[in-house]
Amino acid sequence: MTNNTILIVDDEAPVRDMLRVALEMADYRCIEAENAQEAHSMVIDEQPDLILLDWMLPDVSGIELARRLKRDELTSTLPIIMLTAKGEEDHKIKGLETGADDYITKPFSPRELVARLKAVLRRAGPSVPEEPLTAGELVLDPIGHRVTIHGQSVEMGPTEFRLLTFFLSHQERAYTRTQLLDHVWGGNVYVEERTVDVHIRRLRKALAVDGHDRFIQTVRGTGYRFSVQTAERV
Amino acid sequence: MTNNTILIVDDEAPVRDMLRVALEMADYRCIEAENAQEAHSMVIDEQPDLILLDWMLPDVSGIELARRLKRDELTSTLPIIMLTAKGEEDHKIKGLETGADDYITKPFSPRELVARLKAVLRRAGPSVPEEPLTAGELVLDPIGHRVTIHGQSVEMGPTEFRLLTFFLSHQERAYTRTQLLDHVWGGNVYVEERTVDVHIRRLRKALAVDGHDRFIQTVRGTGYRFSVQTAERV
DNA sequence: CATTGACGTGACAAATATATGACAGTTTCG
DNA sequence: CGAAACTGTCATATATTTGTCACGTCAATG
Repeated sequence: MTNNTILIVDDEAPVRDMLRVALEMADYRCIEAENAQEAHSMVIDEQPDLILLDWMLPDVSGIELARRLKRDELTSTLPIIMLTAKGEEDHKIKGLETGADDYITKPFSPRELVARLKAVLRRAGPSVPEEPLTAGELVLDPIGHRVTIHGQSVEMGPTEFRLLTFFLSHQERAYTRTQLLDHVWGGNVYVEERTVDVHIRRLRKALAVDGHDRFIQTVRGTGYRFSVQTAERV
Repeated sequence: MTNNTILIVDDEAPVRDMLRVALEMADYRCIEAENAQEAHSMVIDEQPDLILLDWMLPDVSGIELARRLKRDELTSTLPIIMLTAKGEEDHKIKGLETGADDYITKPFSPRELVARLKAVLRRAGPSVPEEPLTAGELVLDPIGHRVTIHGQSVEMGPTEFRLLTFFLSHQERAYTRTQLLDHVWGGNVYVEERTVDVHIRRLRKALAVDGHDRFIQTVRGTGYRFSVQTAERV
């Protein structure tokens, strides 16, 4: 399972569909946007691993979006593959100058698409973080696949481990159950929303110190948030 | 079986393919990277025995990568053979100055490649570590090909010995069954993944003290990890 | 303060993953 | 040539994980 999330940005629905089919066949998770504004908020929101960006967009041109993303420090490492119509060769130059990591000329074969995408993702470095993720006394070592609190090893199931990994790289931010299902379980599984509650509980239990968990907060009406609770409330 | 792992670093896929074919014919295991960043993480990740490094790379130049590897204590003994295009003779000087152990001018014959590679590997000394590998009371003496716990000799089969050798030099890190097959069995053998379980069991049995093994942990959903279990949980 | 919707919890059966013992084909070595 | 040791694979135990429920609790609201 690659488990990489690809953001498809194109204003034509049929094109998006084609891309999605090809990518899901290759086991990527897809999310879609049809204009630059929507795309931008999805980048912030969903943190995809790569963007497939059409040259022509209704509002801001694709190239402009690429430029903005590459300029912003938070998103500058996000790989971008530009899609461009056949014959517009000069776009290639401009696109690569702007910071696109690759470009693909329409029409293209699914195989070519996936091959280039793989190459770009590989070049971008491992999506599995090598550095330990931390939150206060909590440390998750991705290499050793191990979680410790105060150096004490903590046991949990694989799903809890993935959930915690996600939370640790997205702290201080509230997620709905649906978002968590998407990110931690993977987009296309059908699971009850309440299942998230149960896994949250299991994770809380695992992370509990003195019977109380200081890491996961319930956001009523919304979902959950991970953040280190520093001081006790009075 | 040489069982040596060679890391090929070149941005041109055809060149990599040619090298791989030549090397696999000579019974080396090959892994590939197409840029410096990828190469660096593969060095850490896969611990190859030698690097074939192209002079020209898209991101950091090959020479720069070589310099970094030679500077870092962990990787400074890793032999490097630089690949350089014909005629660029001054590269030879610079390359050898940087710490490359040999250089080969493109185009070259497969025979020449393998011959030089062998020479460099021989010069680099045995890939078998000379120093004993230890983990707590467990000591593996590579020279004497012997394992002891508390000075007590421990018997095990050749596969278990290789597995333990690998684990001892990669402690605290979780490996999938596939990775273990790659590293311990050698890349291109077809063996069932479950076979790993069986050898893990045999190794555990051999390392067991009082019927319990304190060295190998099962990482559910992933594989196994070697690490000395220090204290009991309450 | 009763109501209502949202969240927490323990239990469970089904699904998965891992451990184990046995076995047959090979290799090793005396 | 045999005996002993080693390997890879199974089939069969065991153990753990997972998604759902049903029911208890809690917080906000009028």
